[in-house]
Amino acid sequence: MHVVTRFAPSPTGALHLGSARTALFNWLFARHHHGTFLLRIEDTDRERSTEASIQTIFNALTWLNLPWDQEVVFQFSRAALHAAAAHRLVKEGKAYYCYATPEELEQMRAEAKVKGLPPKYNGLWRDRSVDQAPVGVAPVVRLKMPQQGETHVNDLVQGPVTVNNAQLDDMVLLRSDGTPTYMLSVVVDDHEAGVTHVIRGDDHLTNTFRQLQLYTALGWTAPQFAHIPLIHGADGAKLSKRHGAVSVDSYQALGYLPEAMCNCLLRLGWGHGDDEIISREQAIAWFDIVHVGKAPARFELARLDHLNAHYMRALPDIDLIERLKPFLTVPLSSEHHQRLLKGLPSLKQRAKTLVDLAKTATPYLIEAPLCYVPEALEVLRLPESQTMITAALSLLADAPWTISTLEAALRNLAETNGLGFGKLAQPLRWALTGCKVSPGIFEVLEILGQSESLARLRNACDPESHRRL
RNA sequence: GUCCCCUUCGUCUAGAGGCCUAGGACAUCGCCCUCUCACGGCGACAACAGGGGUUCGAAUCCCCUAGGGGACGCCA
Repeated sequence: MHVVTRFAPSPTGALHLGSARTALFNWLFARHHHGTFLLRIEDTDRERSTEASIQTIFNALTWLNLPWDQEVVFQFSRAALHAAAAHRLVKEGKAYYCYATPEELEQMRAEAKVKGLPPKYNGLWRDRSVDQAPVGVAPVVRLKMPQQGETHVNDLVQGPVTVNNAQLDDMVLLRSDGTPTYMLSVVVDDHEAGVTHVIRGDDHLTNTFRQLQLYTALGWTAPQFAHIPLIHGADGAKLSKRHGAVSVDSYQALGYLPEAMCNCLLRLGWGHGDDEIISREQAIAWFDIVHVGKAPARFELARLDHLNAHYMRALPDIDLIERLKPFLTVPLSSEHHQRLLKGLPSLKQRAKTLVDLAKTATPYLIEAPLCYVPEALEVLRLPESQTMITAALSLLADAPWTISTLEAALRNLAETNGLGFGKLAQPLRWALTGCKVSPGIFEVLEILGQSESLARLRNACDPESHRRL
């Protein structure tokens, strides 16, 4: 069988992490089976769908490197087809016009609830003749759900699930303005596209029973379903905006790598033995629905941080610089590019994100005089700091500029002053980088070069003069 | 309220009746390395929700309870 999966987001906002994982699973499943992965934009809600959201979804999928096969389908463009399917059902007596008003609907739901019944439409117009239709009321089209029996789904993740048909109500297929609802559109579109596996969030499980009835009414074979558990926030509730950043593009802006994001998402609810770092190739080779867990997983930023740190370190330095560029706040001259390239191996040991990296790389990307922060000034002002910096300055003025000679000279300086090396290194670090932490001090000196290093040390001897810079 | 689903360390998970004294990873804590911060190395802490069955044997199968989640729209 040729596998066809699809990702069908509604363009009503940025791409949510949960949706991204759904997309990833669909993509991996299709690739694993050498199948097809389709993208369909479910824009039938004309009020809430926006062009900006559509673009964010495209961007996010592109960034995550989840290319779709074939042309994107915009669901609303197929509305006429959907409506035709609904009208066919009306003609066949499987669906009917309903003239109930919003007030009536609200009332019947309230009544059902009071009686301990599921709050659903009570079938008011199911068997009523159209002759009785009130004038001036545009009807909706509802599906005649079976009122007896059960509906079964053999879900690839959830296993066999059964619901009593009494729980199902006659759902709306066509709104009173004639536009199709989601329930109708998905079924028609999935069928037309030949989708074989619907992999989607758990929150759709109960919709599946309704959709299954629609497949039956239309005389079509339903695809296989796999309802993957939702992603939860730290508090165990469905991940939502109140949990902070929940959209793919916000993580992109926070300086995470798409490789890390995908790896993180993949391991949320799916596992392959003890493997944690999983390449795209391995993911394609290993992914299966069988190992998707049934319990919702909580998203923890610490895991993403860890994975991101890993993928940043694994990236070749020249590639990493390219990824870093959008995060740099200063232009990258060719001289600075050289410094960055030299400094990257140790800089990337101390960064979790591209934002971190951009920040710690900054001392290499600027020229003396530095603008010292108050904490730096505090240290640099100390008499002992001034003494050591001055001593280092004269010592280094005409020293050969290699790591080994710099190290020998500076260690010697500390020793002859009867100081632990840290007492010398720390003021130098502040002076040279303006920061409390940095790569090893000899490396910093070496990368900055002699004239720049000496310039910074000279400026540090009179740090106050640069406060306003 | 009604229906559906879920439950292994703090978190993500491994686990398909004996391989489990429950494994790995992240986080946390300690030690080592050390010029700071990291990286790295070594180690520690830490879980089968509870109760009943079935079985020679249960994290694994069944039932109940508790807790959590999801769905109940002319949203998707």
